[in-house]
Amino acid sequence: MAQKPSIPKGTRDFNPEQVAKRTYIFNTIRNAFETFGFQPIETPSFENSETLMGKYGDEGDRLIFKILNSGDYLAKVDEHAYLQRDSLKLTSNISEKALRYDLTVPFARYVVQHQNEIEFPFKRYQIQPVWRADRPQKGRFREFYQCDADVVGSKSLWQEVEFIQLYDSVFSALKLEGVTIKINNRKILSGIAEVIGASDKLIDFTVALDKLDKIGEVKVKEEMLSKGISEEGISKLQPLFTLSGSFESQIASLKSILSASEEGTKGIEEVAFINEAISELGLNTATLQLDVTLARGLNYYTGAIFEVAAPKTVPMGSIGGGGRYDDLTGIFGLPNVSGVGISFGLDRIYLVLEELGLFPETVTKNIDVLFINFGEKEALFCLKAIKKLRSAGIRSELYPDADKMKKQMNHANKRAIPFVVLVGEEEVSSNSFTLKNMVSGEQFKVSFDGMLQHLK
RNA sequence: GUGGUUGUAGCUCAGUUGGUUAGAGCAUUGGUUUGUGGUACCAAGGGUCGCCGGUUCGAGCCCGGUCUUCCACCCCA
Repeated sequence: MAQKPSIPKGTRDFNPEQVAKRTYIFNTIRNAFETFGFQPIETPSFENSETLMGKYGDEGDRLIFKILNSGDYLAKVDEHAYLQRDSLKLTSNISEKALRYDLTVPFARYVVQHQNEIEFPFKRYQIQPVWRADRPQKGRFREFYQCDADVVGSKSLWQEVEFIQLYDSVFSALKLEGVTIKINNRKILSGIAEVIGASDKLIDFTVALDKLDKIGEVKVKEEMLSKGISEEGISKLQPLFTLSGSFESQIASLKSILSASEEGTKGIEEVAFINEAISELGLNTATLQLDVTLARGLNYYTGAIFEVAAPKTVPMGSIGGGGRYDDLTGIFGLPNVSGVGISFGLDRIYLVLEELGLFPETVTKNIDVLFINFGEKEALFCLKAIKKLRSAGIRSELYPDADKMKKQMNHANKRAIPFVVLVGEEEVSSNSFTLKNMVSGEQFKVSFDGMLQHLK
């Protein structure tokens, strides 16, 4: 037992069935991306540390996997930092590379680095694994796939409208109904902070507000107070806590709350514009919902913020997220390039589809027919037939050993192979095949053409 | 990173207040059946009880550490 090999926590092996199911999701998403006009790129699994560090906040830095320098990495460390056990300083000494934490920052780096080759607006998609040194939980892994689509070089709100349709399109294709696309706007949050006199505490304020549906109104207020937001300001928020009703009615009440804030009003107008367009265009299976408590990725989002919630029947964190970032490439030296994008969490979508039994039965690829092996002479006869079947597109194979029939039949059963072919001395001499249907148990002797007809 | 939780055969799990040689079902292998699978019956193989240490005459069981699982924080797909 002690010698039994294992894999690091938060990572997984995938068996053939799981790979087939994952491929099904990948293909569905990729198809939608391409239908919407996005082009694929790929970036390295690891980047220079300075590309990633400081882009996701302190919390994010902690969760980035650092790669130890090769060679005698201790030789070059700062003596003082080493003696002081200053991990932070030491890290930059002994590690110069880090595993990709998401796909957005590497994309921003890509855009800046290749700015002269790119035709803007640039619509790219990217499906690759990312790594986070997080503690695993259900639906949280340390290695998982993100499927991102982003547009850079356009400030048009039509992009936001397109992304909502893209979400709807993918989840409809996956037959996952009841998905909620939540939308908010950084400008609305800034506006609220402004109105309650807490502009300088925007992050603290939104982090607390974000927990509303989880810990409730009272605790949210407590947290805000403890972060130094005034009682008077919090009382101005009261209408926010009871905000409900249709998209339009929420917008109407927000308008009055935020009338004093120019930025907040701008945010409301944006959200209203998107909602009107979506109402006009319609969604197949998803629902668009305004959620002013939604506050993710504030380190770089500047406009729209998206988050996709799984159907309420499944306990699962968000299965997608995204937003607009007006100046992400600024940190890499290319200002004034606006971007907006969304991400699909493949691993979580998998868990949701599995739980709801939504994978089509056909996703698992299997062979169509197994030839039972009776011996050398028969095997060669079978392989000749198999060669012809394969060129006709029938997935077929010969059981490699002349084992007992029971064992070979069992093997066919275990693999749920629909047909077996039995060729013994008798069939060889009459140039025929005994084809057996493993589901019904029926079998009959046929010519090669007859067999081909049945298997097609 | 903080707090809690879990680990016994390939898989799912029993295992009494600490007491002989740690069990079951499923799976595997062989047989009843040498050209017919799924069903049934018979038999066999398979475990240093996650790992390291401690307490004890004696530990799967108690204690500490560690890894893993899941959960709540934090954060997030």
